[in-house]
Amino acid sequence: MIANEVSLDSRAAGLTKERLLVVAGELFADRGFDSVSLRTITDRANVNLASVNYHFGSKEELIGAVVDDIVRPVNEKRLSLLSHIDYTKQDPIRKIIHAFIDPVFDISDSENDGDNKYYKLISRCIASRDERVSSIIIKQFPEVLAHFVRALTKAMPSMDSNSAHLKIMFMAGALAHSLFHYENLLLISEGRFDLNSTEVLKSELVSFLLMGMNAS
Amino acid sequence: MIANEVSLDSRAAGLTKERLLVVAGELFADRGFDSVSLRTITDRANVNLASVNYHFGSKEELIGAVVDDIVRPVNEKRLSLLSHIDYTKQDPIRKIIHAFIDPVFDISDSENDGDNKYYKLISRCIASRDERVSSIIIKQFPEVLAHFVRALTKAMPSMDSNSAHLKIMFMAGALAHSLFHYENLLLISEGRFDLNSTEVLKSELVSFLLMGMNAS
DNA sequence: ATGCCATTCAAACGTTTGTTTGATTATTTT
DNA sequence: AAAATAATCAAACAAACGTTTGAATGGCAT
Repeated sequence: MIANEVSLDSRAAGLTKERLLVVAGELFADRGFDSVSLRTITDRANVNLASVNYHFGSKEELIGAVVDDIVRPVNEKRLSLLSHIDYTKQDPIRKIIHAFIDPVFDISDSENDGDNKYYKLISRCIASRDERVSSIIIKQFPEVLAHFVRALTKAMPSMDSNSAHLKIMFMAGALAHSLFHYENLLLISEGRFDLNSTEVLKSELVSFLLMGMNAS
Repeated sequence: MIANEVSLDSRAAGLTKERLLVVAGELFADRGFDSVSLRTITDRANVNLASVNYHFGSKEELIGAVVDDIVRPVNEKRLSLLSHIDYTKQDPIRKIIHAFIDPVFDISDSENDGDNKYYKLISRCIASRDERVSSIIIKQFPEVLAHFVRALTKAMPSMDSNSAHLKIMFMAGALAHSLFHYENLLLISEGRFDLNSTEVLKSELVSFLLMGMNAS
C-alpha cells in the first residue's frame, strides 16, 4: 500500500519533517531499520534525499526520532496509569498489567490507519536487538522497569525484587512477540479471530499475565 | 573476546566451512545479521573473503545455514520431548512447557564457551523480525506450533485452539525476550543472581508459564 | 523592490557492501 | 609421477549506501 497520494506540496508549512517521520515509521515497521534506505523513505515521502540530513542530521537520528516518538508517550502513559493505582482496592495486579500493556494497544488504535503498522513498530522497539534502537529504549526503560518492580512488590509483598524483574521481562516479551506476529496469528487462525480488533488477543494476554504474575 | 587463536591452518580438512559457521554465529549473536559484514567474519575466522561465496553461495545462505544449524535441533528436540509425554500422568502441562523451553536452554549449555553467545543467537532467531531469518523459522514453526497446540488442548480439553495458539506465542516471546536480555538483567540485579547459571531464570519462567497456561 | 533566512534540489562524493574473477596452491585420483 | 579436482587467494567489480555540497527557490521582514 503506497503512502497517501494527497499530492501535497511538501514545501508547505514545514511538512517535510513530519512526512519523513510518518513514512519512515511505516517503512521501519515492516522492514526493520537497517533494510530501509534513506532513498526509499524520501521517494515515498516525495521529498528530497538531502532533507533527512538537513532536518535530522543523520539516519541514526531519524531512527532515534521515530523510536522516541512512539516509545516516549507509551512509557509516560504507563507511569501515569501506574501512579493512579489504589493498592487498597481490588485487583491491583490486574491494574499494573493494564498500565503496562494498555498504552501499547492504545497508541496503535489512535494512530491506526486500518492496518497494524504501529503494532509492528512498537513491538520492534520493545524487543529490538538493534543497538541504535535499544540504546534509546534502554535510556527510558530502567526507570519504567523500576517503577513496575516497585508496584509489583507493593501489590504482592511476598514477591522479591529479582522475581519481579523477571516477570516484567516475561510480560514485555509476551506482549511484543504476540503483537508483532499478530498478522501471522490471524492467518493461522483461519478467520476465527476478529480481524479488526485486538480485543481477543488483549484479553487472553491479560488473563495469561495475571496468572503468571501470581506464580510462586 | 577474540575467536580461538589456535592458529590452525584453515586449509586443513575443509575446516573453513565450519569455522565460518562458528564465527558467523558468534558475530551474528551480538551484532545482528545485517550489521556484520562478510569481511568481519572472514577476518576473524582467518579465511579468505571469497570462501563464503565458495562454500555457501551468498551471505543470505550463510545466514540460513547458521540459523538452521541452531534452530533445527531445537525444534527436533522439542517434538521429541513432546511425543514422549504421558498425558495420563501428573502435570502434563509442565512437561509441555519443558518440551518447549528446555532444548533452548540446553543448546546453550552444550555449546557454551563460558558466556551466553548462543542464548542471544537462539533468541535472536526465535524473535527475529528479519525476513531472511523468519522465513527459515516460519518454514519449521507451523509444524512445531501445531504439535504444541494439539498437546495443550489434549492436556486441557477446556482450552480452545485459538487460545492455545496465543499462549504458545506468549511463551515464545517470554522465553526469547528474557534470554536475550539476560545480561542486562544480571546487571540490574546487582549480583543477586548467580551469574554462571540460568537456573533461576528458567525456574521462574517455568512457574510463570505454568500459571499462565492454566488461565481461563 | 531588496536583502535575509530557511528550505529544497540535483548532483556528486567517498565508503562499504556482497559478489565475481582468474590465477595459484593443495589434495585426490589415475 | 601425472592429471584432475577442489580449495584458497589477492584483486577487482558493480551497486547501494549515508552524507555533503553549492546553487536554486521559497516566504518574509525591511
